[in-house]
Amino acid sequence: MAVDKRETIVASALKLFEELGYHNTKVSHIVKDAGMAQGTFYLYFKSKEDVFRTVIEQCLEEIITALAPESWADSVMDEAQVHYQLIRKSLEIYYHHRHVLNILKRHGSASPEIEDIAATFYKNVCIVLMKLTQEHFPGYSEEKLEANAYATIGMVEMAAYQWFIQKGYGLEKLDLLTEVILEVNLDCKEIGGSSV
Amino acid sequence: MAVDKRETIVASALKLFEELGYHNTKVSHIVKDAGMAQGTFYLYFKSKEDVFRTVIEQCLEEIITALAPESWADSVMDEAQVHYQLIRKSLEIYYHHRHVLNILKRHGSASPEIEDIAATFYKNVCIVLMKLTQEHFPGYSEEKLEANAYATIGMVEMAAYQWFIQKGYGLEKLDLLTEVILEVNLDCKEIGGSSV
Amino acid sequence: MAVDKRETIVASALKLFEELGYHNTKVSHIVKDAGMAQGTFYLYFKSKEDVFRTVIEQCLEEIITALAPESWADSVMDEAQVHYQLIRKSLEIYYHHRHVLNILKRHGSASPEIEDIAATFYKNVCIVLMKLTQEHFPGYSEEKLEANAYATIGMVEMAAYQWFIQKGYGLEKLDLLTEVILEVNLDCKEIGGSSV
Amino acid sequence: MAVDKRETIVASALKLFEELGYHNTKVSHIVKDAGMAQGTFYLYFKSKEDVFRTVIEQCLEEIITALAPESWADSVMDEAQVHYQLIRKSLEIYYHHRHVLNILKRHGSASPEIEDIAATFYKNVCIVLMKLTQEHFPGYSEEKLEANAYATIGMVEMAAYQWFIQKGYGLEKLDLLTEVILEVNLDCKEIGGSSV
DNA sequence: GATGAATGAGCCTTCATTCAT
DNA sequence: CATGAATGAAGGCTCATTCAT
Repeated sequence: MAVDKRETIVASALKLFEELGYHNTKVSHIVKDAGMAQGTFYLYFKSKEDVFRTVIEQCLEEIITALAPESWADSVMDEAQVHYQLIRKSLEIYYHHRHVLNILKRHGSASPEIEDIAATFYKNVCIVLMKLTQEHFPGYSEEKLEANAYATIGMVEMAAYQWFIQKGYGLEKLDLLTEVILEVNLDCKEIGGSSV
Repeated sequence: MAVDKRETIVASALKLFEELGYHNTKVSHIVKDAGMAQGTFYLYFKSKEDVFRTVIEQCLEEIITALAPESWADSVMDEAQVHYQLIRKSLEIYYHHRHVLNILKRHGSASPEIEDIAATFYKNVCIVLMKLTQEHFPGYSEEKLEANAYATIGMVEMAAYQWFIQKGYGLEKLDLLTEVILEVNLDCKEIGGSSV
Repeated sequence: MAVDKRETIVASALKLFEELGYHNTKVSHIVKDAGMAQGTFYLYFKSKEDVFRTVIEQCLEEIITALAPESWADSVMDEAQVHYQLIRKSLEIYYHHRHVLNILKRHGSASPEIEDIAATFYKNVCIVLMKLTQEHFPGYSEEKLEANAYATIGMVEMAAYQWFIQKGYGLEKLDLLTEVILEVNLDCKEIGGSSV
Repeated sequence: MAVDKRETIVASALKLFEELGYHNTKVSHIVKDAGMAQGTFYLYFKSKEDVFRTVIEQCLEEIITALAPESWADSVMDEAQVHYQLIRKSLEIYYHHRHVLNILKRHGSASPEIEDIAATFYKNVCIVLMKLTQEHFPGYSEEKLEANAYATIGMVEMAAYQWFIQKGYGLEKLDLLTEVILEVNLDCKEIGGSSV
């Protein structure tokens, strides 16, 4: 029953960071919510920034792992299926880690002290996506691959944020959301640069 | 030479908000950068939050106006062209207002005190996009239109952020970026939900 | 028509000192009420304290003069009449100068910077009263005369304050008030120290 | 030796409020006098106004209680004795609480933020006195009783202020002062309104 | 390990006063 | 004389962090 004190702090910190943001969450809030003395906090973390990093970074690593094709792709999938599954998987991951990802999106780059966290994370996700896309678009330049990857990240992130966080929906909308995202731009594929 | 003092404050504030974030930018930094006494700041703005709101909100209104189809769409354009131009125009706007949009993206929802600004902005952009999309997809539900709009916003924002802010590129990449964004997902249109 | 600017400042200052107190009245309030620029204030007064002193002290001198028996006593009055008239006159004076006396009572000793004003005033009033009482109580010690004088001052001041300021009554209550004050303690004259 | 820190703050605050007034007493003065860090102050009181209210209001309640006839009157006293004892008791109370009452008198209504304290106190004292006087003057109107009460309050307050505060006397003058106060007006009882 | 009182640097804001025009 | 923008010293209060118990 005696939950680890460190875990308690992490839980309270997460909750409050999400609710109030990094700067408006005070150490006093965290320890009050965690039901312990102010000093105890510093037995487990060396600063407020430390909890933030610890909590967020650990979660982000899990996400990167979960996003790697090894975790979900299958040799029998064709490329279209891979793409569909990628979006679906990404949304699912977002849902599962929605609290941390919400913090990351809203407060992650709010301060120079912590903005490297978000930067590193996005870069890593980008690398995963680039690798995946490269197999479909072998002729693409690095630059195009990267742009493509970031566009996908932005799309998934924003859609998931609005659905899972703002509207509070659960996974029951997962397929709907996946399809809508996949349909974005579909109707204009034939034109592209020619219309300028 | 005698630049308007208010302008000076705005310039310094913008620069510092972008660099340090809302919370880490102190009024003392702003006035130091602007080369004036601390008290002078309060002749032009009634608080730190006031500069932030004033500067950001005004810019966001301009953006909403610029984004409205009246400002750029043309009756002779077909739907594909409209879509292409929308993305292109959005990226262009992002570029022109990149400093404010960067602040919005990174620090806009970092505090309860100011998060309404970003929320309102995204909602307004969403409304513009939904109207536009509705003409192409008359059968779409409100929900799908909304999801589609947010996905587009996320895509444009993230791509523009990486290109114009992180990489520091200028408009020379505008067409490239537009095309890449339009091609996202293109290769999978034929599958959709059937592949689950 | 062009009222003297100095007078305008004095009028505004008086009004605001009474309403807000010395510390809560800002120079900016005064000039705004007086309809002039901030700098103009310093052409007529050298500081905020200076207006306060000027306004109050001048009025207090008038009061001392008005209170002197020469202004109201009459050789045909007997001692009882003198006493009655003294109270009545004091109340009347309080009424006429109620704004300044209100300021004096409420804010006059609120700061070391200005507390000498009130102290001097009360001392002067005390001297007037002591002289007057001495003729009735030739056997009284200095000490008793002084105590008596201060008791009278306190009585008149508090009663007048409650009536003219707090309740906002005018001179129609003058006689009633005078009588009540004179009756205070009346019923116990026969006992005094014997009852201890 | 380890005096309660809260007590220390109260002591310093009282001393400084009395000496410098509410506005001129800075929190930095208080903590310096109390020998602690600035932040410590806020562990015990939530603002400067809070110390003021806490300290003053508590004391004033004690005074109201001590002033109630139950605390000092006796069934065997005749009315004259009651009156004598009332004055005597009031002076005694003033002496015991002279620091707080001095603050109240001098600074109590110096600011809109705190003036309700003094107003409430005087009203309560007035009520106590009115009840007491009503038994002696059953025919008096409310208005007369009130005027009488306030006159008494003013008399006692001013006399006590001059004796115990300004002159720094102690209780050795208590009876003298009581008698002088009781004799005020004595010589004119026979005239009243008839002399106008 | 746990506590929580104590610290003190630092922030936002106010405002009396000055001075160039 | 008049102006009002500019100044900058302070003040109230917060909060991350420390440390004696």
